[in-house]
Amino acid sequence: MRDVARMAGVSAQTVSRYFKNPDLIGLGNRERIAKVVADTGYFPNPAASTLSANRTNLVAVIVPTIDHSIFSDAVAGLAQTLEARNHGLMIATNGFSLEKEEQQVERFLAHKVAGIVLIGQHHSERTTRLLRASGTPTVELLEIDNPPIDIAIGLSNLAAARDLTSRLIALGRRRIGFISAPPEGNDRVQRRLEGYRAALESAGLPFDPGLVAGAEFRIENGARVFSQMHAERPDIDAVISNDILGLGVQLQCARLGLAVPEDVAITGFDDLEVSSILERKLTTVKISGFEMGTLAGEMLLERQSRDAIAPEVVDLGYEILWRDTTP
Amino acid sequence: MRDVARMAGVSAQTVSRYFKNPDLIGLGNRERIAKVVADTGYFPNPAASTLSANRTNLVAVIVPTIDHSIFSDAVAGLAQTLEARNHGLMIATNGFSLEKEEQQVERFLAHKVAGIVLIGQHHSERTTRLLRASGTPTVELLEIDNPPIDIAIGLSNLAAARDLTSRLIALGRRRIGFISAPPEGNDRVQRRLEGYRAALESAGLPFDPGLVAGAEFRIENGARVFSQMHAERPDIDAVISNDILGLGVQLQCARLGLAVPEDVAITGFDDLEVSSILERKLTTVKISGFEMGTLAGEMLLERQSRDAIAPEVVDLGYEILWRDTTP
DNA sequence: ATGGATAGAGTTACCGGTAACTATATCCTT
DNA sequence: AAGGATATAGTTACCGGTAACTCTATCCAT
Repeated sequence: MRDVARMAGVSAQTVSRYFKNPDLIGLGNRERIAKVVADTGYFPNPAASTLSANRTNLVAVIVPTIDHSIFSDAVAGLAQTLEARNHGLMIATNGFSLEKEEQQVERFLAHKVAGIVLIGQHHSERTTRLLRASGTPTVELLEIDNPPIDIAIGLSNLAAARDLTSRLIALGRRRIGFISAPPEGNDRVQRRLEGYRAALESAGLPFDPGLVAGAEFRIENGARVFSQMHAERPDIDAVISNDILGLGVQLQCARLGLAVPEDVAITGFDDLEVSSILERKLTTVKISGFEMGTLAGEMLLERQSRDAIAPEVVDLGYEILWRDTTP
Repeated sequence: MRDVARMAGVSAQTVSRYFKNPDLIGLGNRERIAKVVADTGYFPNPAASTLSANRTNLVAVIVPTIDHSIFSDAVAGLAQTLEARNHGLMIATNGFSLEKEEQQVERFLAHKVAGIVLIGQHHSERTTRLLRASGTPTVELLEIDNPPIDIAIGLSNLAAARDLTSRLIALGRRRIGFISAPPEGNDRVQRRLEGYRAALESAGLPFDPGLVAGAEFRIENGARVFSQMHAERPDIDAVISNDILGLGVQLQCARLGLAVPEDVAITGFDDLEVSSILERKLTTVKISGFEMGTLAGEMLLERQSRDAIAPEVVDLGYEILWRDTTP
């Protein structure tokens, strides 16, 4: 930078301003520096900048896994927003482990990232404490049922599941199964389960643990788990699930000769493209990971420029798409 | 760090060694420093480290989009390997634009990343030049048909498509369609198209541009494009595609009353889970993005420790899964 | 004409590590 | 016992920016 400054006949500080805040310097100098920069291909060293200014233009995101489209959608939205605003994105995966998440948060804070995006609101106590203490803008994505660390963007999984369950009950279903991802380490699923139970309770229906099961995100798992559940609870007349597992349930119903939605109603969650691939399209709760990621990026960057602000919660809501697998 | 050093009664350099190369210091000091570090929660500042040592423990990956599972699989493999080896991952998406890719490479090089992973081998001239000149370990993923910048890991898309086409011809198909992602900016598709043409040529079959089409990665697009193609070329008896579009083709065949594979054989590419969701499972070319990502991470980190090495090409090959949509 | 605001630019010190070198003690080897 | 290798630790200078401050010129209101 000093070389560039010398060639342009200005001080290093002026060159620094040229990159950070061009309208603070005079037009003549601005053009002169621009020319030298173009000629030499000079680019400021981000490490030096970070060290000196104690901040970066890097945002970090920690997702359980990138293999699931709801998360990769969110990352895609985030990446797009950040790129447009000249910020970089660091990514880490924790495989639903709060301990790994804590380590990753620690590392990212050491990197002085401009912001951190986490999935959900279930973190180790130390994670929460570190984030609060650091003052780093933080977004919790996909869940808003709890008080946020800083910013929470998403939907109430509890409300969505309660709503969905209530409507199935209103449609006359009495033996409703709940097949989801394993609830361990996945707070969203816990909240949905709560919503499901709340709806049963308000309707005066009993909660039967035999109608609840968890399985990893694979179509075949949905089929297998439903198969077992149906063997033990032949009177099951509806299944609340997600799009991947729900697809498996739907396939298994066909194999078992059960009519959908007459014998068994099925609902998904996410509105993936595959949920409408079969003849009978899956009824599902639509949420937009991409939109959440985009908004997360915008809010993080905006928060940088302001001073400490009170926590914020943004409810992006959900939409139930009633399609062919419900009556 | 100087504070930690003082508390442990050693010099800052010794503390630095404690983090970088613990076995260079004596056992007594090591324990003393460990204690102080544990008490204070001290963590070295990566920016200072980067500035001084002129290198980071960050690897960068640039993908066209993260929405497509082949890319997110690769990123997942990469992330996992890097995390295990205590390296971070920066990610950027370029939406198939070589110009954006160039800018991103430039930025990442300024960050002194320890390695860069790109998708494919189609880059701007300047991108290639910058990467070569920087000496940064570079992996090109998913394509090995061209000479690599540094390391190339993947498969020969040309060979895979030629192989597949030849076998369809051997099975008696004569009017083979080619429906893929838009070839613009996507060199993998270009190579596959070359392989397709090469196979036609060796068999003495004519190349008909009316049997070639491109569409964005959505199931419905596969259906739409096939529908048009079939309207104009009713004698089409096979389609080479990818899993998403191929699924659309398969659905459209059902709608049009065409028997699969009797009237129309269909092949995909990628072996996504959805390709085996329908009654008749899609014949497909299986490639493992996850494995490629994992290997990319390992090779990058290994290359760091050595001196300049000759370019390397790793052919991970492919496997054709003959299932129900081919005779 | 005077005091004060504002724009544009420069000076100085510092951010927090590590490379490269030096210093010392210990242990072999011949 | 002398010379050399090895292990361990310290010293010094520097990496490349930016914050915070100072300085000068210009403009305006009173």
